[in-house]
Amino acid sequence: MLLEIDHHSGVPIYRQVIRQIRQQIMTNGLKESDQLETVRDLAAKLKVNPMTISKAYSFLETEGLIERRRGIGLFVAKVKKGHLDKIKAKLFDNVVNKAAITAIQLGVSEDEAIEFFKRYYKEYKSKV
Amino acid sequence: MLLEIDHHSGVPIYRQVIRQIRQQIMTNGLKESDQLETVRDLAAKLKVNPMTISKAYSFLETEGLIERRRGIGLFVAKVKKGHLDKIKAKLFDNVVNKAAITAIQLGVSEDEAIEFFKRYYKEYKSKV
DNA sequence: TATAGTGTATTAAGTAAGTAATACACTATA
DNA sequence: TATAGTGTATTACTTACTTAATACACTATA
Repeated sequence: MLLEIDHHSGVPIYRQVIRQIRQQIMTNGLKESDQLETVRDLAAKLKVNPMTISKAYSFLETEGLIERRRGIGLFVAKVKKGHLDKIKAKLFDNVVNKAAITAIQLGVSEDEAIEFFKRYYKEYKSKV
Repeated sequence: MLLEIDHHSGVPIYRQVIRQIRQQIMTNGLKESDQLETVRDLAAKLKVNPMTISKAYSFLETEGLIERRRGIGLFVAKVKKGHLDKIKAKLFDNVVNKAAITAIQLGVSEDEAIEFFKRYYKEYKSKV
């Protein structure tokens, strides 16, 4: 499991961990029933307190993406496609929502807004 | 000047003030050279410390939307259309940017993302 | 059943952001 | 030039969030 933490970005460590693991699960880099790196191992690798990792894992469990088996470890949960879509929708909703509201408040037209979006989408797509 | 503050939303007061005044300037509800409500008056009306209002005004000044005339008051600045567009672009950039990145990280296609956006846009448009 | 390997509940320390109190500085004008 | 009306610099308080320390609980298995 490859994770990169930027200690100087201002983004909390546990959020960086959440985002990256979530993405790996969403894009199937981590597959159903795969065991996640242990709390202590990941903590050591990132040079961070174990509780910070545990907290990140807790959020992912709440989202239904991972399962804890106490005393054993953490595993990628079996997620039904429908549920996965729901999670995606919820995460995506927040940001799109905000973009739409901002567009309206600033008086940006729908077409204009979509042009903006396409430009950024392509830009980032090319970087990945 | 009509402002509504939600003390329980978790959104900092000064940000709520910034957003609402900015919007009024952007949409021409507050016109060039209009005097803004005084720091103390607005603070009293919103039942908030004057410094909180002053801070909000400071941000708007930094954006170039208002001007301070010390000892006199604060006024809507003369903004060139080009500069206004820049401000708009910058504000809008942030949110669209985030939406685009999130879309890619979640594996949402461009078309799919645009569908989402259109739906929200229409929904909020109809509410305004 | 002892042990080594899991995760975690509780508590405390550190940090940053928001808000408020106070005293001060600038301006117009009676 | 005294005054009443502007905004503000400085400082401190509060609060919430993030991170860390510690001791504990669960599980498999030698």
